[in-house]
Amino acid sequence: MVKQMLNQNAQQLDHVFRALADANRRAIIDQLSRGPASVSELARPLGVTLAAVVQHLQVLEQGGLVRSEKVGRVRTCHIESSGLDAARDWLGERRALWERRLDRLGEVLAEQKQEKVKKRKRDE
Amino acid sequence: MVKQMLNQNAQQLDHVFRALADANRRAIIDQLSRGPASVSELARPLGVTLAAVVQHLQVLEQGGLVRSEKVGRVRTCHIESSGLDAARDWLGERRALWERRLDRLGEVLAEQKQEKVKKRKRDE
DNA sequence: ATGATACTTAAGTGACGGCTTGACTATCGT
DNA sequence: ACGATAGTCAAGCCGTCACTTAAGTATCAT
Repeated sequence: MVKQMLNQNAQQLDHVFRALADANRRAIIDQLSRGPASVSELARPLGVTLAAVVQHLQVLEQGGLVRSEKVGRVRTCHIESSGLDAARDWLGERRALWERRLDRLGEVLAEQKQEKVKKRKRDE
Repeated sequence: MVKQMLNQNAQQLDHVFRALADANRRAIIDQLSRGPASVSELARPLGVTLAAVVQHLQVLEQGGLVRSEKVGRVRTCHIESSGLDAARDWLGERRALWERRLDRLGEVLAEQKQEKVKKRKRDE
């Protein structure tokens, strides 16, 4: 059950990071982080087809980075936090582990240094 | 020149996020964030060939997430901060923009509410 | 009702990604 | 010197990706 959770988590992260790994998709997030937009508004600055944008949006929605509703004939898109959170959390966790290790390493080195100092003093 | 910087930045982000978009590569980072390891040590828990790990390492190094030196016949790998920083910074910036917008939206809504209250008071 | 707008869907294409195998090199222990 | 260990390189396989075109559907304005 824990494994199941990890797998789901892993898949979620796959989707998030994959979604972020494309410049056009990041540009879409960029624009949406400044305010909601329709599909055509998103397509205009990118210089690609509407169809391409729709495909990007599918990837972004799967990653939990964007949400959208259609009212009438226009679909309005906006940022979703959950994907960004998942990415940020994962990054933060690894970083914490890694920095804690560097701290411990620093302590060990400092202790070794101290040992040397003591030794030197003893030898004087 | 600004554009050049943006392009380089974009390429860097492409590499970082692409590197993170694979479960095996994230597992490698996971292990390395707990301490340095050789290529074979990284391969063992993954159940893939050494060759595959070497390829993952190339991607990770390109993304600035891992560094490695070879001494004798063993290559020792450890985490690099620059890739993680780039990813974290980008995420943070979009998030800030987006939250600021939500704040402004909140203010606008609050002001509108206030207007209504004033109006009601005036009408009493 | 008709034309224009705003998507949506399906199919195809060329490039790239992750992985393997197999042959090779360099280094270590004895 | 010898076999075992640790990694490297090249080729190939198959699936996925980003994108396009082409043909739809639904909605809006007149």
